[in-house]
Amino acid sequence: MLDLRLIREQPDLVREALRKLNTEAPIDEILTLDERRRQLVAEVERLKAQRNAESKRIGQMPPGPEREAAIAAMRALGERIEELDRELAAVEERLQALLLEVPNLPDPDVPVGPDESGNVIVRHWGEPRTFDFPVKPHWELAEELGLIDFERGVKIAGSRFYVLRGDLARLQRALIAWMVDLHVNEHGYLEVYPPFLVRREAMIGTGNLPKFGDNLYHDEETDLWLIPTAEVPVTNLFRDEILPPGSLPIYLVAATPCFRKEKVSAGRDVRGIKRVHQFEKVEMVKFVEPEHSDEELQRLVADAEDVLRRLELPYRVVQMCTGDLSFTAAKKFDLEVWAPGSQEWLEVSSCSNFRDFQARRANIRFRPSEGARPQYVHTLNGSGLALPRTLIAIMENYQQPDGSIEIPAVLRPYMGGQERIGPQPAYWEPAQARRAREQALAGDG
RNA sequence: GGAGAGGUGGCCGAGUGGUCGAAGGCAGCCGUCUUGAAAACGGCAGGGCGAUGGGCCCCGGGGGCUCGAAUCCCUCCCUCUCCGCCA
Repeated sequence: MLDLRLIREQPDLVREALRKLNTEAPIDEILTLDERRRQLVAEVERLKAQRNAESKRIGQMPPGPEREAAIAAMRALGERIEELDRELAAVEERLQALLLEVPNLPDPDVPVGPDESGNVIVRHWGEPRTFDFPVKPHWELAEELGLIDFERGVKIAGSRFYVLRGDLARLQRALIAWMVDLHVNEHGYLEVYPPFLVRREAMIGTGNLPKFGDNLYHDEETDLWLIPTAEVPVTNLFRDEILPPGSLPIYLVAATPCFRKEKVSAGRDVRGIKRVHQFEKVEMVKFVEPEHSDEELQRLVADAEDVLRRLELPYRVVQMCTGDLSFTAAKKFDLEVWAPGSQEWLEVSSCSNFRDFQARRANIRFRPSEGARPQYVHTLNGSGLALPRTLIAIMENYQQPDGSIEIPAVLRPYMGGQERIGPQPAYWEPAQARRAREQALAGDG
């Protein structure tokens, strides 16, 4: 949410910023409502002051006709106040609803562009691997090695659902554990395990509602919403709180499933697990003092990059231009990893500075020093990383001539020392093998 | 899910429809005293809005009755106790 004062005092600056975002917002109606609201507040407060004083006086009067007359006179005033209060409430409700639909303003140094074509590649890291055999996309590798059961995923839950099998399911688990450990041990984050279902207010706090409800799964009966990212519950940890002096910065990391309807992109990226309704993600969230959010964003990007470097996956850092910024971000960098099989750059991380936009919505403040007035914090978050696309990148970059997949060195300790992923057993094989073992033992004894 | 009890300032805890933004205690800050500290004594001390013009709003959230609500009514949320169920 933008500062209403900013819209009031510098409407042209706001209009210009919205134009850069290639979007529109009802600034004129907001200004009109704000003007009316302030008139009403002044009037109603004046009348209430009058009522308070008079009521106090009535309280001290002895019973009698004089007192009755005073009460009768106040009844009329009360009705007038109620009338004005009703109008004020209506104006404020409308104003609030409009404000919740105005996007954040881009930082002045964000490149201006109409859409993703205006994004700027900031830097590259690593050389794309060369292969002396035909490279395969991950869905072929997965099919051949039995790593993903697409058909049964669809049978259970519908399109864009999948089942990871055997060593790939384990690799995902290893990646999550390793990534969280990395952020905790090397980058200074505290691990948290939040709810995956949240109230409406939490979704409003992070900016997912009211505008983007059509991408969220929702339970009508309880009015709970499935999180599309850990950003939602983790950012809302401190909703309606004033953090005491000295408590910032706060760095949190959480591994959670994410649920997205992805209705907007029906038909796109249907092969493999690039775009799915349910996926795991390790998410970093920061609460910082406003003066430090610029440098904190750079460090956040570096923390996410560190994951890819240690996995030895070539990637590039892309800065979003104004036309491709999300609703809530003032500045955003994506990390895109090269997938040689799919022949495309995959977005595995998105790191944003929201400045006070979310803090204002969620009412998250801090006290700079003892006795000082509370201020809004700045919030930031970044993926570190999203799992399906990281799995894709590993499968495609680490594929071998024989069709197997090498396990990145840093993950081997999390895979019991295993170095390679080969063909996976059928669903029934492990149990049959165990039964055979047991029968052999029984026969020996 | 059923029955009951509650939600008051950083914490604990009073509070009869008017003199209550709220006693008292603890913690906190400043001062006096002291070589210093403790103790004692004195003082300060919640959040928000706002055209800084007084003022207005906030006793879990919202609504209502009333001239007037922390106090009465409705509703939602939350906590606790007992029963049931459950990993």
